[in-house]
Amino acid sequence: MTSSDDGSQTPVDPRSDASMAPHKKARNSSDKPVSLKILADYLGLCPATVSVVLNNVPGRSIPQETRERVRAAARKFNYQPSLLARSLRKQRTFTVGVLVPELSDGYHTLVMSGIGDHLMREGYFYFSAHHRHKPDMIEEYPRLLMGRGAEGLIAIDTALQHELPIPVVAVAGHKKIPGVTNVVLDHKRAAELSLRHLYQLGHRQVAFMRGQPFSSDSSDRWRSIVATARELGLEIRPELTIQLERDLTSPELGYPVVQQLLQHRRRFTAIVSFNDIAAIGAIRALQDANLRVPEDVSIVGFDDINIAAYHNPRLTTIRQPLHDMGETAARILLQRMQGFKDYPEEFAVPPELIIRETTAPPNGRTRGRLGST
Amino acid sequence: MTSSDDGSQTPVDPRSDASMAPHKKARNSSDKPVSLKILADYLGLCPATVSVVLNNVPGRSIPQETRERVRAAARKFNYQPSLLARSLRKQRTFTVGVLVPELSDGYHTLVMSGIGDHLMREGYFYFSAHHRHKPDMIEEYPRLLMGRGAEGLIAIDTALQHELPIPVVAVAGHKKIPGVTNVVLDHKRAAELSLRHLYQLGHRQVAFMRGQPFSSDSSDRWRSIVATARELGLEIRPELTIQLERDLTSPELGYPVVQQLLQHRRRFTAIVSFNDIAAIGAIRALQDANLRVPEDVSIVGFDDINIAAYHNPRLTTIRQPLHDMGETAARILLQRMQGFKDYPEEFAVPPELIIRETTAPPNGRTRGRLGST
DNA sequence: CTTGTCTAGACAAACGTTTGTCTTAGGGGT
DNA sequence: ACCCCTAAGACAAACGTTTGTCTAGACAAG
Repeated sequence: MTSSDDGSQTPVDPRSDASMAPHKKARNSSDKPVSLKILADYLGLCPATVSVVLNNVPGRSIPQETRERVRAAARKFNYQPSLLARSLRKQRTFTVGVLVPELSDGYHTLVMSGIGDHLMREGYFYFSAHHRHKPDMIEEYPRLLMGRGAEGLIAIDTALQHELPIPVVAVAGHKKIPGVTNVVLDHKRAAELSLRHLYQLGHRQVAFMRGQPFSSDSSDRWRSIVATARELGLEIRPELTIQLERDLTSPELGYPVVQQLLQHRRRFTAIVSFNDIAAIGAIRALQDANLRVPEDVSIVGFDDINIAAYHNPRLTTIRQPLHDMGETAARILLQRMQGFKDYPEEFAVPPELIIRETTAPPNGRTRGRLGST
Repeated sequence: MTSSDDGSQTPVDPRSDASMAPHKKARNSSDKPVSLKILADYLGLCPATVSVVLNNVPGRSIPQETRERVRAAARKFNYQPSLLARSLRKQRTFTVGVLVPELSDGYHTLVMSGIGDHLMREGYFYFSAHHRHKPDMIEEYPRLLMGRGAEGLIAIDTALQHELPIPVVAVAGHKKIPGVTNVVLDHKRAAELSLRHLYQLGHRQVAFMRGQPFSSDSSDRWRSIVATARELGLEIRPELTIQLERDLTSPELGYPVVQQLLQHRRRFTAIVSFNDIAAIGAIRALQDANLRVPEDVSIVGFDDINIAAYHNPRLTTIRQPLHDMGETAARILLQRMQGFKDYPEEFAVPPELIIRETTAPPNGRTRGRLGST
């Protein structure tokens, strides 16, 4: 038991040296971080007192001199309280979980950056977990995250199945679940913006692209499109409706479906794409079939991702304020975690039409370039 | 202990009901998760025994019947051990921290998805923190993450300043720091691939784009380009060297610098871009100046991001195996965390040349389209 | 009957905090 | 000299686990 200390029962030095090894920056000899107890021993105080000082607990009488001493020691040993222990004791972790289908997709990550911004600003940390739409993981991760102390959950584009015992905010969630606040785009408004734009340009034969079934936005967005088309008197033809299926995050997503569409030889002058990525693939498919965008076919994207403005031709699209939606989700979640009961069940954010180069009046008026029927 | 309950003065039922309210899914009346102690009281055992059973601790003699009973109860009450408490006790958190400049950038998130894949597969969770290259955050976050129990750190494109008391793996870190393993692209090989490709096509007047100073890859990549150019006998002219400055993740990054380059009216037939995003902006700048890609100017990108293959024209580029690099980083980190001492200081992964549509032989041979001098 | 061995499980300490209560000593008022 | 008050800090319990040691009883061997 002797060795480096040997000071028998005396507390004296916290982990020995730290002054013996001035060349080693601030690392105490044993690599374990210095704890309250060690600090207290060093100061000849008890851990509780040190805690009280360091946390500025009100209503405790500790003379100024002692406070200084304690703080000096904390600095000297680079004391970092263990959030683990504190969390256990206070039953507060300042941690939330973020559930996301895919980490490398532009849509999800923009939302996440909004979430991250707000959470870090408020002193929270978060675990993120990605599930690639696998149902068992969607089922399992919330439990694991709760086991790790998550006090709330944000689910991005994730089909949660049931209520959870902690507050949950869903971004682009389609299902109504008790206890889950949905932050969604105002899809009705989005549909109005894109369809009206095309309609006013003169388009009457419009092809529509439906999102993948597992994507939470798909059905809501489709419903809005159908409703808006009806209002405008725009026909939605089954032969001009294409359905995305694959779980892709590259433009390849939109390529084959538009190829198929072209094989029908059914006349159309515009496409409403499910998102920008698919729109880029769609444009490529059109160009490969010797059709010009927008002269022969107009196309409206969705999301306004980074490269939308720099694609060639520049993408006309519906902008989703993804970053804002993330921030909003985080804000609502934190409010709910602080016990705020009167939260909305749904929170809709407004989209914006960004007109660029992929939409133009249809050439059909002057010359029919496409379609036999 | 008599029947299922009613055992005299006793603990009896864990949190009251749970059978009294069969309509409430598996939530015990008080919303707090059920703990070992509660379970033990219910079973008439002590918490330690329950723990032993649930963790299958070897070398303990517990009759099979009791084990069944315990496991049944755990299932019944949907017992979820508190990772917090367990971590505190075992001094193991199975948590790492990931430091990243930006959450919504394609480069970073591809690496993160590799990291996430590996970590989740191995049963680890991670905190991510983004710092937008702010030095004080880069300084502060590692401490906070350690306070939260991170056993290791992965830093993506982040300029760490000093050694840390836990294992660290850097992806695209440029600095050599003791205790930090660097996972980097083989930049020399990358430079050879792109320059040789252009050289073999016949390009001799090549413009080069240097990365932002805060981007970890910038200096290494530049050094390799300089060395390779010398080997090939390719001249690097200062007037044909442009420097990225802005902290952008959109193609706007590359637009103004190429505009400037064009103002010099110095003849060049190809551009080596710092990355794909900047290349897309560069192409736009060239096209806006009535130059065709690749007929008038060839361009080689870097990274091979998602849209590279779908841009118009399709981008010739150097592919970085970003996902793999993330996985590799996570793998090395976990090894080091398990006490593996003999880790490499640097781990280089090979790039790949992807030839698409933005490179072609220079027209200069037949007709000089650009440049006065 | 004594002794020993084994089984089933209890007990207690520990991880690093926080927080309510308790103790001690000194000081002031009468 | 007595009482009371206050300041300064100690003490202990608690958060939910894990793990080394200990005990009570059962059983078998001598």
